Amino acid sequence: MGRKPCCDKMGLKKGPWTAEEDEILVNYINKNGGHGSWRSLPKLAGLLRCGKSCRLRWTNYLRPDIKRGSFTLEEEKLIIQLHGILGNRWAAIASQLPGRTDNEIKNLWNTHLKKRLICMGLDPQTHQPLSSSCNPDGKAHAPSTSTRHMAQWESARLEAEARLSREPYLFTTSNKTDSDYFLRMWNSEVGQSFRGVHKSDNKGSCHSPISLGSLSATTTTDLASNPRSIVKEDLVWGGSKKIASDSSSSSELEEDSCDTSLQLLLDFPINNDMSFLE
DNA sequence: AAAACATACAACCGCACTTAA
DNA sequence: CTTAAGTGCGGTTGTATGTTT
Repeated sequence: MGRKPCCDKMGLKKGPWTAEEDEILVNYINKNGGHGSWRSLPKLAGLLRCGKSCRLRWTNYLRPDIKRGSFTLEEEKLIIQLHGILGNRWAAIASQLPGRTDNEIKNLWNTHLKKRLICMGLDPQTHQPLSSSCNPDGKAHAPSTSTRHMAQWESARLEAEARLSREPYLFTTSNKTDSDYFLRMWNSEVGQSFRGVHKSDNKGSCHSPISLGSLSATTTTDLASNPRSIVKEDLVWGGSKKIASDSSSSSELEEDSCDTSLQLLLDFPINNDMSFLE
């Protein structure tokens, strides 16, 4: 059974948006305090577009918090590092770059960064040297076991954080589900022992990832109004921002607030020399 | 000056996941 | 529980603009 198309395409406009259409869309969203149902928006706003097109235009271009202009060197480095861990999961990468959209990052990757990596002799998918599979000594430059585990943990954890930022109720202690698997594992003995391994791997630098406790504290306050704020504000940029604590999580906060997951990623030693960016 | 080619990026398409009836 | 509707995501395409020949 095939799905019905998202909208009746007969008579609907496609292609580039005009300034008038942009204005209608922005005015409608501002006037109604949000977009509501994307499907019904075009009809209500008087646009000859499908809801999907409206949503895309808003999220990728018209949203007021979008950062315009070219990417900074730091942003490009961060994208490359995150791509090395997350792969082509542009939305997850974008969540770590405030004001940037997944589409924008995807375009940057496909037009610039991928080529730069290739020019440096690196596989843009694996971030490993292109020649690694045919070294004269037959030994590929594969990451160490702990490095691979590290990447797997980080990938799973970032995914869980992204999900939890959208589903803040999962943090309430009375509503833990089996889908918290990774987060509970991360804070379990297994996760702690892994983190211990990681610390020793990185020769003493403070790499404790942000704790569930600190996430929980944020969830009950900031996330209620802005579910994504945890990713955009509390998890990123410098790691020095203190998160308001509650009584149930203060001890975990003291333990972990010295750092953030992003700092962990940035400090993580990457074999690939990214000096070419500069 | 103009055609051919390259690049950048906005927009579209289809699939997958979530939600609600 | 099932299934259609709603939404988000990643891949791809189309077009405007810039550069080279």
